[in-house]
Amino acid sequence: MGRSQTAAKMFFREQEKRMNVSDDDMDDYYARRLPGQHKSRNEPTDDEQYTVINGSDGTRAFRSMLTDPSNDRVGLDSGKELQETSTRRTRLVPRKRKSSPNETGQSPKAKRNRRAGTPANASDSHNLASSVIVSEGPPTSPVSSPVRGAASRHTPPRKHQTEGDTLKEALLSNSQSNSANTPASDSAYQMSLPIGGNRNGKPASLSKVVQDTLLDVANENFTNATVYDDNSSVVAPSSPIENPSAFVPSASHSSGPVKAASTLLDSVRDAVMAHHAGRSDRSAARQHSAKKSRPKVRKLDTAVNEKSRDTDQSSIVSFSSARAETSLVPPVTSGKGKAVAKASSKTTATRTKTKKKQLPLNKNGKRPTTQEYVEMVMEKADKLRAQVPAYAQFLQGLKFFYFPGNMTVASESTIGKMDLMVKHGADLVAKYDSSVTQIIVETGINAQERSFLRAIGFRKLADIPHHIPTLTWQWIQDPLTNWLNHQVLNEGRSLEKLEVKMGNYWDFARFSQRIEAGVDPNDKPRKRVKQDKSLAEFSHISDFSIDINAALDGKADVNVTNPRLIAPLPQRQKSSLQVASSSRVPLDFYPQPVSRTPALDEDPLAEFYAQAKAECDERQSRWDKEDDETNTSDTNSETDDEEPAPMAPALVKRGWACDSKENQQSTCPNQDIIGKLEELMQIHKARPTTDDGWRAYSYTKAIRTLRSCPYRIKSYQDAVALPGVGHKTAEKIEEIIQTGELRRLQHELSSDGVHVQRLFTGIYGVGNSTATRWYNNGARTLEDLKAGKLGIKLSPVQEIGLRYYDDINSRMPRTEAQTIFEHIKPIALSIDRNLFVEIMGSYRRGKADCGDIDILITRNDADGKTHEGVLRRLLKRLHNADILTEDLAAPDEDDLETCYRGLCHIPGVEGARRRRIDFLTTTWKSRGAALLYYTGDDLFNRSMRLKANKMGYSLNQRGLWKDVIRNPSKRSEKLDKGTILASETEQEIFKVLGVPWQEPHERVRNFQ
DNA sequence: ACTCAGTACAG
DNA sequence: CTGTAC
DNA sequence: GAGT
Ligand SMILES: O=c1ccn([C@H]2C[C@H](O)[C@@H](COP(=O)(O)OP(=O)(O)OP(=O)(O)O)O2)c(=O)[nH]1
Ligand SMILES: [Mg+2]
Repeated sequence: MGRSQTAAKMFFREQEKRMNVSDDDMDDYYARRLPGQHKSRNEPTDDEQYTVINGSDGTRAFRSMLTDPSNDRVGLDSGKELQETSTRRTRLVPRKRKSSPNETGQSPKAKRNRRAGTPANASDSHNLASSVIVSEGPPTSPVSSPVRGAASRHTPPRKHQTEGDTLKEALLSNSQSNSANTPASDSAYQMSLPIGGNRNGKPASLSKVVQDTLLDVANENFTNATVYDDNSSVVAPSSPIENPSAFVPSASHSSGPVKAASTLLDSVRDAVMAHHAGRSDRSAARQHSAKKSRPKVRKLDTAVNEKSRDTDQSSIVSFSSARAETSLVPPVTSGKGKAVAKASSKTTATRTKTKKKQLPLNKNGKRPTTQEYVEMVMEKADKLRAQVPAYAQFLQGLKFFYFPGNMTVASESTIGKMDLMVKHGADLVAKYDSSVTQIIVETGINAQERSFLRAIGFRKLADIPHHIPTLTWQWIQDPLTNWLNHQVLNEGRSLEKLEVKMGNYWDFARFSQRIEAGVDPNDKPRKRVKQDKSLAEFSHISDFSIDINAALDGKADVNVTNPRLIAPLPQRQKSSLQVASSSRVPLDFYPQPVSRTPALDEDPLAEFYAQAKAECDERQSRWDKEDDETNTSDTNSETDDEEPAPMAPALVKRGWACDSKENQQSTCPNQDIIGKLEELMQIHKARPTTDDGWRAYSYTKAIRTLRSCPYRIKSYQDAVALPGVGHKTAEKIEEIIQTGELRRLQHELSSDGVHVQRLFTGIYGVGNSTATRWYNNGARTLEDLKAGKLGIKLSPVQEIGLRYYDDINSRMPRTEAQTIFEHIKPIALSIDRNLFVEIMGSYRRGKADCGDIDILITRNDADGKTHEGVLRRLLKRLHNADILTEDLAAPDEDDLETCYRGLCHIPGVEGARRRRIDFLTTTWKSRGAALLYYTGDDLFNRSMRLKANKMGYSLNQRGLWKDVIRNPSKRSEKLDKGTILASETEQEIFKVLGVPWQEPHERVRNFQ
């Protein structure tokens, strides 16, 4: 034991060493660049440079925080307040990261590192491991996450098996102390455990030392102060519905339009793809070279090798999709490219760009001229149009003369574009005549006016009839892109009504001299409307209900312009009962999604039962038939142990949370119990061990079923009957029922450990491990941390986290998220108008308040272009625009799949709070999976992923995979990345997993 | 006794 | 690799 | 901590 503690301390020390940077250095560092920012060369290509990072402004802010009386909440007291009212949600995640106790787990690299830097581990820990560590199964390395509770998602400590257990041992066992390694005295050291001390079974018994301390601490009003407790009435944010018109009653799930849509996608891809065929090679190559350092497994994932989708029927389509594949990623040889996978990612994708696809030929067996092809395409117009849903034929009735630049032979791109125009309803003419409604000129053409004029038979531009505008290809491309991007978000419902707006002629005029051609004089552009109106109008949420409760709870500040001026609302007594109630208010116009409701009225419990079934994780139920239907009653056949649905189905402890929507009932008769359990959950989650993390996870599940339980739990019996509630929890529930209290809870809360832990982990970048360590070092307040005493050093990120403690720990009204996003989106589109840029996360789920802004960026790569490098440029511009203020973590290389985390605020507004913001970029191919992931919520994701696993698949942000083989001793390592089953749309993924389709707002599994 | 999601970035 | 975060 |  002693050894293990020593090891743990050494570990800590090592960590400190690593973070040991002088304050001066730190300042300097900050002045120059934010943490994680631009560690690498910036491409010179980018115009704007931002220099200001957090310079003077940040400094000022920091000072003011120190002096501003309103910010005196740094101490313990204030910390308490912060924690309780500001709701910083944390995810509950038991982290289990065991690193192999035995040799197998240790990677060569790991060994190397250890040898170099950390003395404590390699051999030493090895021994420790074998002696101290309880067998915990094969070592694995990934982290598993428990739960992110309603109000909080935690991150339980991951266990590092080698050190982990010893660490745990050291941290938690109050019994043995020893070597004074850390600055903290033994007693202080031991104190840490007040929070946790638990671990195998003897949770309650805190060491004497601890108990003594407890006495010193006034444990006053720390009642059930969870996130929820507070009050404050705030007006609900304005209607969340950005674009009602986008909604149409839909046939959920596998509806026709969806399929059609994908067909369209393909067609577009094809078309445009062809055009840039040449370029694809280059970009692929570049992409390739871009990834050199640090091999990432994930790259492999991107090498999607899926067979063309069944929707790809036409030859053209299939051609193009093949093209699309190669354009982006080195093709991984078909099927299962086991070992090949790795190798292939490395081999330069040697696609002979000469992958001759068969281009259509004319009667003479030669490639057709542009004119010939026009005729050909018009002949098969009906066929082409059949591939696209009628509502997507937005070019219908238009008659174009298309000038690709080269009339002698129809290039791939020309063919693609012509097909595209025709598919979407346009008529093409081989030869210009005055009956055409528009003349479309290839965007990139430098063509001399001369050749253009020759093609249409005029001598000068002025001779072209004034009513016929000459527009760039972009005029077609833009609305198409918008429509496609819109599909991404709205695949789940039908879009017949979606109106595609073509841009004004003015904006797309090919020849400036003719800019007014075809323009209605009354309709001149007075004010150039920022393009992309259409997209902006789409709803980001599919929602018809919003979460008002949160706003009412005062969890979000309301005054956007100057939130700080809002006086704290009086502690209006708000019963927790209210809080528990549904936080969503249905908005009328949205068609109630099929199922549920009808039969429900009859048996009020039906819903609960159904849900209960889904609460726990278990295997397959049968949602296979897509025509879904009620998810409530359901005759759960499959499960062997269940007989044909009796009237009152027994609670079955199995099912997937992702399978059924949460029952958001408004009254919960068990609120008192829930409140206590939540506290308990929070406590566990705040402890640094994995076990506690899982315990918290477990509590979360129990709480979830309790929440949805429509009747009052009156006894132990009632309790154990609930799924997710076992013997121990039931006992606790019983105590609560009988005494109204929970001794265990009171005991825990009487220590300052829990509170300090919460205070510290409230700092962005500080987790349980660090918080515990600091506590052990003697720190108790944020001032202690700022002072840098006790040997505590903050990382750059933590420094920022501390500086903006309040801001980061408060949630913003969704309107503010929207406002900020509206500043950002146009900037992104100005970099590339074809980008797909939308807000995800809680915003898309329709929450009334958002903890941060999550933005997903991708781009249709059908034209051979990608969003590579876009994020970096965007970040620069956002910094220059004073929207981004600090970076917390930035991708180190330009890539298609990157993550960025930072802070932002509404520019130009005095007192605007800093808000957390995340950007995620992903490949076009993975957009569906990315959407699913980023929309969450996290518990929903985990549930779906778990289900995928049980079905033998693996789900991640890039797609749904099968045949993924992981290294048993190191779960994060994939021996075979598997093959992809679905990734382009959320629907596909739901379908394959047999999960009934759910709109974003329905994917809430956390406490709402 | 085993599982509990799967990943990215910083250091 | 661990810690922290999404 | 719960479920298998
Ligand atoms: O542990 C996690 C955390 C997050 N996510 C996904 C789901 C989540 O919806 C999304 C964005 O994360 P974020 O932390 O922003 O959560 P949120 O759902 O947007 O809530 P909040 O309002 O607190 O931002 O990332 C996960 O899959 N696992
Ligand atoms: Mg979010």
